[in-house]
Amino acid sequence: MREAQIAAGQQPEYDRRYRDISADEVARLEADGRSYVIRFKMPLDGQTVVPDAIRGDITFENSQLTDYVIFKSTGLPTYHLAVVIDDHFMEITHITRGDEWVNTAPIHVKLYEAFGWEMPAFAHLPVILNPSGKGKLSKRTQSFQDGNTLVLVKTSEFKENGYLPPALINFLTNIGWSFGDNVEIFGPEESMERFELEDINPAAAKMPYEKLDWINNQYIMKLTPEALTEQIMPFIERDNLPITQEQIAVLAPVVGMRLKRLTDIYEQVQYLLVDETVNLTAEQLTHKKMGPEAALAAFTAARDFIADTDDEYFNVAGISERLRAIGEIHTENEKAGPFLGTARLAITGQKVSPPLFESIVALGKDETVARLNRAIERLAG
RNA sequence: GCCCUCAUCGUCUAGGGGACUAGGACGUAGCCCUUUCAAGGCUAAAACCGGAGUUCGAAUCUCCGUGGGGGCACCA
Repeated sequence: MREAQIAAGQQPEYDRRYRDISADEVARLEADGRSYVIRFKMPLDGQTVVPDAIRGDITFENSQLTDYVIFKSTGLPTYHLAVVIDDHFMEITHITRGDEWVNTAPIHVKLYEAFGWEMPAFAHLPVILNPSGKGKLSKRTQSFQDGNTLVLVKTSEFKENGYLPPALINFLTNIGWSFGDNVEIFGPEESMERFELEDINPAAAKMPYEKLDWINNQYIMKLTPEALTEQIMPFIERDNLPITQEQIAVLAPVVGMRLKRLTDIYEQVQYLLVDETVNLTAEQLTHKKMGPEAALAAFTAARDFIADTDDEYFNVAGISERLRAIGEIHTENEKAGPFLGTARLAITGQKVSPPLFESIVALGKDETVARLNRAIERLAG
């Protein structure tokens, strides 16, 4: 029948041919050993109203509905029959499900009526759309590339990519619902106090991934240095980076605000992994406020200081004080800035790095001295 | 094709007849701060899909259109 309808250019649809079949005929067909399904007689006219907590009443013309199968030919019930029974006996009060279920709601409503059971409240939630492409974002898919951005889908993927669970929860709660009072950062307890189903925005939304980065950074910044170190280490270990917990602990107080994701720690510790100072030229180690001779003197002073510092004084405060002083002495304008800039380059090999003094402590005395010596050689030669 | 549904800055949203010169956030741009990059502070550009109604008055209500999403299984 289905094939005949398609062949005839019609929409395949059950024609209700057995809707009012007589008991005799049923017996006759059964005797023939024909397989069969059992359908639910839906009303032929009138309307079925699905009360929805988010959208209000959704009205369907019964003439548009069909007689749904409630028992398959295997004798097993279909989902439609099963949920209604299951939800009823589980004393479900609210059915919240995706938008894609609205069209099946009328059969459920009619089944509740047929059973004479109290209907739970329905709430059809908006779906989440693909970031830039078309269609909805399926929960069953995995992360995929969309243009040049990686679209994460599963919670495990968010975790693997350095997002904190509370940040993800905050982010998700903020889609389709808003906390109010222009507040964007909030926890589950606070939002639960305010949450009402009817406040949900019925429109489908795309995930604003850039905003997730911002939220995640907000949560990372709220972490104590110890907690941040603890969150970062698993990633260091996962990727077998030759970096110690002590090193991360030194950087933790100053890198939090630089991390959108925990995995951004990689670029912060780059200078520990590869020594890019080998490519530096003498010119890069000078500054218009600090010529070659001054630079040489400054780097030499810095090297001597670092090399002579007892381990117990090899710390951020001590290094900061001394290096600033050295910078001020050897710069035309008596500001530490120019020297600290070149020192960053000489020590990390990068123009951009975590704050210098912390970077030095994390690098360690020996390596710092070695890199400074290289700079001195460049400037001298 | 038929049915259901949705529609405010680029994005997530606030707003539900006069409080709208349409608010916030992300992102973007500029400035300040600053040893770099960030973070932080300040400022800026940026939206009511279109058309008819209803009304003294519409982003808000109604209808039509357009566009988006979903559905039309013996799957859930």
